[in-house]
Order: sequence, then structure tokens, then C-alpha cells
Amino acid sequence: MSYHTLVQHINRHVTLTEAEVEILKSLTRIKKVRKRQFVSEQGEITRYESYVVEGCLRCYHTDEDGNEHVVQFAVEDWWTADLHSFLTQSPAHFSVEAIEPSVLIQFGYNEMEELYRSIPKLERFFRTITQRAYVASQKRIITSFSKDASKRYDEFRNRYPTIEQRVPQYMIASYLGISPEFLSKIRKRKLTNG
Amino acid sequence: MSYHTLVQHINRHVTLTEAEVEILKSLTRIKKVRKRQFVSEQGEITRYESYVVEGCLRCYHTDEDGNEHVVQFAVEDWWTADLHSFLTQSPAHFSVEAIEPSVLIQFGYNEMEELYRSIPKLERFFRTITQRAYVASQKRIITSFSKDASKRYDEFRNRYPTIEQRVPQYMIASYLGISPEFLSKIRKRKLTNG
DNA sequence: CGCGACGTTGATTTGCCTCAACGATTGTGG
DNA sequence: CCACAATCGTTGAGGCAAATCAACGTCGCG
Repeated sequence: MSYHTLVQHINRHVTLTEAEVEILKSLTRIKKVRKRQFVSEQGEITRYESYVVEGCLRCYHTDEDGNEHVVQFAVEDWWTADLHSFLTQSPAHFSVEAIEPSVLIQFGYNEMEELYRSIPKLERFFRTITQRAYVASQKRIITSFSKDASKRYDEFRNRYPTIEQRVPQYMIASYLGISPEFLSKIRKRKLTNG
Repeated sequence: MSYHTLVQHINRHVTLTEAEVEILKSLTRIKKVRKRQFVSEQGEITRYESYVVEGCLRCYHTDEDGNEHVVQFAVEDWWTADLHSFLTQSPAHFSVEAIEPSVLIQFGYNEMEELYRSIPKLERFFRTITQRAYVASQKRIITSFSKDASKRYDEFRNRYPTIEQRVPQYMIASYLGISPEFLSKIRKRKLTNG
């Protein structure tokens, strides 16, 4: 039953038969995680790509100085993983951690290849969603170079109003590329001034 | 004959038959551009995705203040386009302009769909290269948040030694997200000090 | 030749960081 | 059920990386 939203999600791009849905179910697994539990860890090989049925997670990098940088948030109907680690089965640069208790549908590396073989339509599906993710990622680069922190925060709130409610402020700061203290000051300015 | 490198490039990921290569040729076109010529312009609909046979181009965004921000460079064996504009056939946020006289192989929107239909393997090919591009893009975001300009410049030189030779310094500054003056100062520091 | 494109250099300013101290809230073990 | 510790956000002082502005040098090209 957890598969309902995933199948709907895929069917927005291609059309799966009943039989194909069964294959999909047989080659993936449901995973539940607690709050603060890791789905995959920096330094280890990312074994699964995860579709979020329910919950909220963050994908982040910890740099040499120990500072964390949020690569991506993932809520219902999103995907998350260290894609490079998953695709090459090499050690990850990012960790994925649950911010809320979450339910995931996980795709293993070998099973994913088997899925592409048995359901070639999925090539198209994953091509499409990856292209979208890539477009969003490029946009984020340009925004971070062309706008100051206050405007980036406004854009974030407009684009992801639900996420803003669900994740701690310091993670949003990290996603925006600023310090938590500075985000706090930005918020204060917005309240007192315009 | 310009198709030789493209076919090789695709064959690193999937295997095209002779007949398929012919289809590919029939549904794409060769385009030559002068230095400084636009391949596509911000504000207009991006009609083609381009594979670079020869030359060097930049994809960039011009913001409200008139400042330019390089999204991507493209040299031999790379792809370039405003992907969002191409996929949705809506006005582009990025322009693509030749830095050197260049030879491109162009894929139109309708022809691309026809190609996917007649050569389904291409779904896999484009899925793969998009995933790689997405991975690189995420890495660029994290680098720009976690390292200072001098280190980013070092990384750029190491990763793209040939590009550094071929494009003006102010475009590299733009790609790195810093002002041309500051890149000049960084270079001077590197010469005088360590 | 003269102009436009590109790079350099210095003076000044600023957006954002770091550090440190301090509430407020949450959750957890005794 | 309380006490205490984490966790999270706020505030202020001071500092630094990088931007801005302005002037100037150089080169290639029409």
C-alpha cells in the first residue's frame, strides 16, 4: 500500500502495467527509519536510492573543518541518495539522515539494473526526473552567485513553504550557504523593517 | 564525418548499429558558429540541444543588474543547452555563446522525441550522462559553499586544465562566482607567495 | 592608427563569519 | 515528575573575504 504514491508518481511520466508494478514491488523494499537515523553515511558505499513515501530527510556533506552543508532536503514524493556513490558503488561524499521518522522505498544497485532490463520504460522515467533535478541544481548555483542571502531565503520560503516548517533553522541556513547566526539576523531584520 | 566522435561518445555507454547511426544522422543537423555568435539566447525558446564536435562555448545567465554568471563551459565531446528551456519549450534563462569558432551537432525537440522512439537505447544514454552532469552540479554547489575562492580556482585548474587556456579570465571568475578583479589578485598572490 | 576588450592594481566598503554569551525548549534518566 | 543536559535560536562585538569603484596598461584587430 506504501507503493500507491510511488506508482502514481511514476505514472505521471510513463504508464506501468499491473505486471510491471509487481516486478517493481518484488525488486525494491520498504525501509522505515527513526528520526536522526542514517539512511547512508559519508565514507561508505550508498547501496540504495530512496523514494520518500512519508517523512523528511536531508542529504549533506561534512567538510574537512567539520562543517555540514545541506545538499538537498527530501520530503514525500521526492528521491534522495548520494547519486555518485550509488552509480559508481564507491564511498559517498554525502550522508542521508532522517529529520523526521520516515518511510522509504529503496532501490538497490543490482535490482535497479534488473528493473531497467525488465521495464525499459523506467529508463525514460529516471531520465526525466534526473533532468529536472539537474535543472534545479543549476538554478541553485546561479541563484547563490547572483543573489544575496536575504533574497535566497525569500526564494526558499516561496518555493518550499512546507519544508520551512519541518526542518530546523540551522539546516535551512546550511542549505542557503550561510551561518545559522546570520539567518537569524536576516529574519529579525524582516520582522522589524519591511 | 563530424559524427565520428559523437557516435564514439554514445558507444561508450550503449551500442548503436549502423542503421541506428543513420537514423541519428537523419534527425540531427550540423551547425557551425563564429566566435561570439549565439547558439541560443536568454528570453527565447531553446530549440536545440548541442553536442560540441569542435570549439568552445559558454552557457551563462545575465541577472537583473546586468551581471553575467557562467553556468557551464562546453568543449569537444560535451553537451550544452538551457535544458529547462529545451525540455519545456519555454523562454530560456541562459544564453549559449561561442567562445571560439565551433562545430555542433544539434538535436531539435521533436526530433529528439522521435529518436527516443526509434532508438530506445538513447533513453539510457541520456539518462546516464544527465546523471553525471547532475552529480557534477551538486558537487559544484558544495564546493562553492565549503571552499574559498583560491581553493576553488585551484580545483578548476586541476579539473579543467585545457579550458583554462581557452577562455578569458573574467569568464573563469564568473564560473567561480567571484569578480574578475579578485581572481586577478588571487593569481598574483599565487605567483609572489607559495 | 585608434578603439574596444581584457587584465591589473589600489583604496574603500560591505556582506557575512567567528566567537562568545545567553534564553528557551525539549527530552530523558534517575 | 523533576532535574539536568542537549539542542536550538538570538544577540552583540569584532574581523575577514570578497565586492565595488576608479584609474591605468596592454594587446589585438578593424
